[in-house]
Formats: sequence, structure tokens, C-alpha cells
Amino acid sequence: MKFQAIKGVRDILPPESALWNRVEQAARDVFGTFGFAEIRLPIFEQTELFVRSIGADTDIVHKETYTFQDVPTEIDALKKVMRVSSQDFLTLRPEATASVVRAYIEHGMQTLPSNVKLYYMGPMFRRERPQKGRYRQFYQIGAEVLGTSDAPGIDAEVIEMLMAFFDRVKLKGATLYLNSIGCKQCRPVYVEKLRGELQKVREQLGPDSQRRIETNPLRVLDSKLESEQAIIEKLPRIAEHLCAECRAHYDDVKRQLGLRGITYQENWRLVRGLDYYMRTTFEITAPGLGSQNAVCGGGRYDGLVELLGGPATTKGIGFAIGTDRLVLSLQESGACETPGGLDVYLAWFGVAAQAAAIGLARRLRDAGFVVELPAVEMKFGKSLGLADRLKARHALIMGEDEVAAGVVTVKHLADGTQQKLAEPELFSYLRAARNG
RNA sequence: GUGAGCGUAGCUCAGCCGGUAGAGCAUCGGUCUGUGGCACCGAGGGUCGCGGGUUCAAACCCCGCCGCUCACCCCA
Repeated sequence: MKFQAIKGVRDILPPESALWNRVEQAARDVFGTFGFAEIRLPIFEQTELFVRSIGADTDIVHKETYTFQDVPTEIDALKKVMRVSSQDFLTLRPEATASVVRAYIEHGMQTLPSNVKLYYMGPMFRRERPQKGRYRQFYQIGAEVLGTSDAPGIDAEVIEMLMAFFDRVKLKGATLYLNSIGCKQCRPVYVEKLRGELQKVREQLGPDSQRRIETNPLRVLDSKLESEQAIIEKLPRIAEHLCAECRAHYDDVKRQLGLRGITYQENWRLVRGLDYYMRTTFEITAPGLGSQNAVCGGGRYDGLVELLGGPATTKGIGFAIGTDRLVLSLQESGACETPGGLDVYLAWFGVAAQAAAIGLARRLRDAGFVVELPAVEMKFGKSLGLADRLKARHALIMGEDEVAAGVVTVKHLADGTQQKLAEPELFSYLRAARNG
């Protein structure tokens, strides 16, 4: 029996893991400067939370969640025969917005001053067929703003923060797409009009789009089928059907993006797949990702807090970055430098030198240097050979001669030069080398 | 769930028209007992994805299954 990782999940190995850490640290740094604080969330929730928020008819909830009964013992299994409540079902989170909103309500955060700004990062789970940039356990970095205000300035600042983050991690070729999909007053009117128009051209559409006429007409708009493109271009557009409030909100979001110098592309065909979105929606794509080229999706969800039992006056907006895809794009652009590696390899020879080397290694590590200390004695040539293959910058040589003289030999491995130094000089030499 | 392509050493792959498995890189050891990269020599490592069939004989041909990859659906 040979074990392997289950379908759609994977190990993130060094040196790639270093890039992940850099990306996540950049998010903490940038989001922090915008006044966001981290919320750490559970990885599973009551199934009902996701059904209510994301929508029972969406594919995500309908067939892509990992859902299981919370019955750890046989006694519980017997009980379930008599009573199965919806609370007995748990689901591995397919996204985190629902959890953030649940936590917001549960902890009464509406009493906190102003709007609450939170960010999170971690794994999500959807049981889909894996492909490039899509995994069953995938990672998201996201942020949410929850509170009584739905000012367009919030939308614009959230997007500004997002672009600042992508700038920080040096993502190349990011494109921001923007749209407004209206509110629960004006969107249904538009959807019905769209459905009516789609019925007229039904025969010209593929089977997937024909099915969507009933299930979700908006999704026809982002069909990738070449044969449908001309038809879709002639369909009615939501921008022409927004109510006055949504129209004004959308216009002001665009104005405020302009104030922040953010370039974007309006895309009337940009619709979000989750039920809770309304008004502002946006998506960011990046190159090098194959077919799944969105690294971030987000939007406004003003009704969600109320839907989940919170105050009706609470509004919300947020986004989620697909970390796997972001890292993939960074790798494809070749922008990821390999991490530093060893500062020193401490080659020791003889019992007395080992004792001295152990002490020196401790003091070097305390000073922040990356030190490799061989666990067993090796031949001279072997030891230096290992130093070379581990890509150490310096080899420190400690043998009988050095111990007797109270020095260490420092060898710069790139050019082969070496010198004998006492410990204080050694430290200043290494510090200078590290900063140079 | 649907479709296509691919499964041979840790990695990348060769293996012709069927004759019981190879290279490069990597790993370990040696040449080399106070000086690495180089070179040379050697070693370990394989149920040829799994199962069945055809055949005197299957990595190769046929069937089934499993896995991986990419795409569709959907989404980050």
C-alpha cells in the first residue's frame, strides 16, 4: 500500500513555501496599514450557515461541499435514528465570508465603533475536479468591512487596498474588472427581462446556457463558448436597468477609484456566482494561470448580515484572493527569488573542536545567523563539499589548530578566500557580509 | 458529473515490427586523513500504475479498473 495525497490536495514544499509566507506576510502588512485586523476562524461550520448564505441552489453548496454528520460515537449514531436535526450536519468551509458574518453577529460587533474591518487567511474546501489553479483544498486571503455604512468610499478603499497588496507582492499584469449587479429591487426586474430575451434566442445557445436560462440567467453572460459571443453582446445590460440609488452608488464608486488613481475595466458581463452579492462586484485576473485566471473576486453583500440573523442595518463588502493562483502567477512571471540559504556551515574536526563548535553555533544563531552544524565528524573534503552543496555563503573551519589558537578559519565559498579570525572579528565580518 | 491526453528508477525521459529494463540528472561510497565546485571509478534504487486476456514469450497487442494532467461545468 503506497500512500499518496488524496485527489485535489497537495503538499507545498520548500522553496515554494517561502513564497507563500512572503505573500501572507505582505497581506498582513498591507491590510494592517488600512486598519484591518485578523480574525481566525474555524474550518467547519454548521451546514445550514453555508446553505443560507451562499445559496442552496448554487453548485458550491449543492454538490461541492464536504458535509458530514457530527456523530463521533455509536451511541450518537443510535440517537440519530430517532432525531436528526440540521445542527448535526457540519460542512468544511467552501469560503469564509459566511463565517466572518456569523462571528460578527455572534460577538455583537455591531456595537464596535464605526465599520469593522477584518481579514483572514487559510484553507477552503470544494469538491470539484481539480485542474490548473483549482484544488479541493485551496487557500484564500480575504477581507471584509461590516457596519452600518455602505458609502462608495468603502468599496473604493477596499479595492485600493487590494491593488496595494498586489503591488507589494509584485504581481504583474493584474487587471481589475468592475461591475454593479444592482440590488434586490432592481436586479430581479433585469433578470426577468434578460430571461425573456434569452428565451427568444434559445435555439442558438448551447445546452449549458439553455439550462441557465431557468437556473441563473446572469451566468449566461460569462459563457466562454465562441458561438455564443455575438448573441450575448446583443443582450440587455444591467447598467441600463439599475435603480436610481444603485446607479448613484456605482457612479460614486467609479469616481472614488479615480481619486485613488486606480485603473479598471468595466465589464457588464461580470457576475458573481454566490447569491449574496449585490451592487459593486469586481474581479482581478492575472496571467499565467491557464483557464482559471481570476486571482481575486469580491463585492458588496448588504443583505447577508440580516439573512444570517444580524441587524438589518448592517452592510458588508469584501473580497477573497485565491492564494494558490496568486502564487502560481508569481512563479510563472519568474519574480520569485530563491530564499537566502545558509549563512555559515560550521565544519569541525576532532572532539575539542566539536565542543567549541557547538558553543559557537549557539552564539551565531542567537545573533540571527543561519547555521548548519554537522551532527557527525566528516572528512575534510566531504565536509566542505557538503557546505558547497548546501549553498552556504561561508564555511567556518574549526580543527585542532584553530582551537589551540582560539580562532576560526572563515572561508568565503564563492571566491575561495579565507582568513583566521577571533570571535568578535568573526561576528562583525559576518554581519558585514550579510548586509552587503 | 462530462471530454481529451498521459502512467517505465527520487526527477526528466528512451525502449523499433512482442524476445524476461536503459540513459542523463540526483543520492551514497571511493580516488581524497586540513580545503568545496571539476574529473574518473563504483554502488544502491524497478511488481514497467493494477488486474485479466492473446502468445512459446508482453513495458510493447486487446479489455477492464485505478491514478495524474488539462479542459468543460462552476468558481478563488
